[in-house]
Amino acid sequence: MSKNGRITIKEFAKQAGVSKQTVSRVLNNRPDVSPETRLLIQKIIDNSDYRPSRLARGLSSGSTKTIGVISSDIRYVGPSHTLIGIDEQAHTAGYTISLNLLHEQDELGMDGILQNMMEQPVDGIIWTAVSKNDSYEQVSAKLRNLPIPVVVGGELKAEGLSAVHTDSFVGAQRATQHLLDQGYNTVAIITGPMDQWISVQRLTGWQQTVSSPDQSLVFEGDWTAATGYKGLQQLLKQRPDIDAVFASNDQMALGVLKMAREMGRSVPQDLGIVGFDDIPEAMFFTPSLTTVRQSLVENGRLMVQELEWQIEAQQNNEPYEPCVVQTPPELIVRGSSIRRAGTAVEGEVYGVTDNQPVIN
Amino acid sequence: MSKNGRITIKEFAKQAGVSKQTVSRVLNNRPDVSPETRLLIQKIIDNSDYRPSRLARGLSSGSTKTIGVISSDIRYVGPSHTLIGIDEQAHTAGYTISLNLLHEQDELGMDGILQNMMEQPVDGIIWTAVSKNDSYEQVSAKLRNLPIPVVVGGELKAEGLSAVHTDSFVGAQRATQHLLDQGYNTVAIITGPMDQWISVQRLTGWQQTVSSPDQSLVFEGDWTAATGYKGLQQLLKQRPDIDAVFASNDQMALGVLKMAREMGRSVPQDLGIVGFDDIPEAMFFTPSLTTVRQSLVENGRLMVQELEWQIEAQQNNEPYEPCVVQTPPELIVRGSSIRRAGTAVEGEVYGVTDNQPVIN
DNA sequence: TAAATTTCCGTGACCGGTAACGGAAAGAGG
DNA sequence: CCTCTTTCCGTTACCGGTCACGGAAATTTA
Repeated sequence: MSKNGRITIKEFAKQAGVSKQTVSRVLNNRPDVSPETRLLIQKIIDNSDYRPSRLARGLSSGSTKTIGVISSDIRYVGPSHTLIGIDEQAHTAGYTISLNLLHEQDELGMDGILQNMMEQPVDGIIWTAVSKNDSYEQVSAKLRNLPIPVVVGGELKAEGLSAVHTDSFVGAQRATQHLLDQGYNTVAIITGPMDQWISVQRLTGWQQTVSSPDQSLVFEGDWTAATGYKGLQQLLKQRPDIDAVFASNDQMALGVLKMAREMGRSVPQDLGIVGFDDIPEAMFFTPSLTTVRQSLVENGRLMVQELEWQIEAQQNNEPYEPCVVQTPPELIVRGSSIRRAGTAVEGEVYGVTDNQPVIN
Repeated sequence: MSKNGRITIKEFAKQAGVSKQTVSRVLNNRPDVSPETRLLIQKIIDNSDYRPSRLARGLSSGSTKTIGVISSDIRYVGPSHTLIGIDEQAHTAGYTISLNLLHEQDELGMDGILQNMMEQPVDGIIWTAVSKNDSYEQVSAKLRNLPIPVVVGGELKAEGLSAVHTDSFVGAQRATQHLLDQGYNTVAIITGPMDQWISVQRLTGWQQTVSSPDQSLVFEGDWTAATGYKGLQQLLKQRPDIDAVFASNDQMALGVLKMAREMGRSVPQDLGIVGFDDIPEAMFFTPSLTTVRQSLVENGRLMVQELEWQIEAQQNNEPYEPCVVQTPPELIVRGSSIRRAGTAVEGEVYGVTDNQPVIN
């Protein structure tokens, strides 16, 4: 035992009567050790609850088996579920996660966070957040300049970097088309904050599906139910002919649902509603919510896998091509949007046929 | 620059014409450096974007400024909001978070996770999770045996360890009492999984408030809306006289709400409902949900503070008394439980008067 | 049998800091 | 003027591993 209670390879070396280098060789399954010696040392190690120090290993070898994860507010389903996938895959691959959540009032800023990450240091970075102070261009430039592999995901669009995200554009198209198919004529949209890429993607999907994407049919929300609530009121005031709403997430759809009831519009007869995300509660809204499901956990896993490959490539000094993975969304049809009997079965899942990740 | 692109104190030493020890002294604001030398070195450092290596520092000093956080499923509001608080406080205190989420199918198990943490190593551990395989006694025993400070929180009850959690017992009492005050006679409860401590706490609060806590009024859920949905159906089948339900979280309350509507019981006239957590969406349920608010983010912050003190004490070889902090819950009264006009104002907050954390 | 390999293992340096000690120069006190 | 403190700084070792090299013994080849 050393001073701070840790077992070290030096102890093993002494016990086995060899040098610590030989112990290191056994630990890392390296050649140049005779079978007998290997067995002897292995036995000694197995009889202890030895764990190599990541500090020492990292300091000398350069790799810390740690990945830095910068995520935005895990109050929301997108980031939190993605983080779950990241955690799962990272731990099965033997990586430790160094977490950093982006808050509203973040004094550190993006540069501070990146510096913190490099100071650890981490082997790679997964960035699934938006930056309040920097534009997409600035963010992606900073990320590209890092000396370690980076994968971005979810909310961020970044040129020249590997990325994993759900195809929000297609999701919005499907949601909107579904409402039109159900006989709704005037489909409004409640967007997320327009400085976020996915908000724009979903808006664009809606724009390219409805016949006349007028600005009077658009309300900018902030992902909270409150803005869905206020949004519907505002929209109906300026366009009383609206008979369907595509809300860019399920929380806002919940707000829409509540306001619809308060204004005496019955769902789905007078007003069709589709959300986005398929949070677990969506099925238990009243009526249950039609929504676009994302495979967020899977996205998180893919990000880590992508990062693993990059890290490996870098360690072997191989070149690496950034790669963008788009996960297909699924439309989950429920009660909030079924007006025409027979045209859609409640609970049926659309868009599952082409359910393989698309790689560009 | 050293080989891997990192600036080291050795460079500074060479530039300033001093030894690296002197540079180290300046970096750590230690005495035994003349003002002129200090200024000179400081200037050189400031002109670079130097960041000390946590690895090297940790290896020699023993402290890594990292805390290990083991959290249960952040799909739920409790764990995710607590994690937000932990992250905030940790980063303002200069700590890095090493995250480990507990999944259902966790091959590693508790021992594996703890070994991982020690291998890093971390300066302290925050444990806010339940362990599937170990009893509370086993979990707390293992945590007590760790050579580093530990704070538990939320879902875990552990003897002899510092802990921070919401007083679920009082919260359940208030929720139940509120329903009785509103003139509901037969208050049922939907609990969380009974192998979790907070589920038991909430059940006990209910038991000690209603006049006849019969088992026919209890349904064991699993925190999901689905079990709230099924739960109410089951409860009303065996006890049709039930006219109020205390759901142990808001998701299950949502399920109750939906089943109530399907069974033709109008809320709050025929059935009063109170939830627990006050998730952001609760206000937008229809009717809006009366619920018990926890200050989860604050709890997370407190856990880190508690841990900081312990770490500091340990580094100074001072003794340390484990300390249990109980955060008071607030009852948020909304539409789902107001039967008697005038007895409670919608939106009013109860239990705020004694809103200081209680320390045992 | 001598030479050339291969097998196996140890030595020393290093990663980037910190801890502990010691010693020279400058100032204080007699 | 000599001694005793400070003040200031460098030296050496160390944290716990890995890397690069070299060298002796065992084995193969000529």
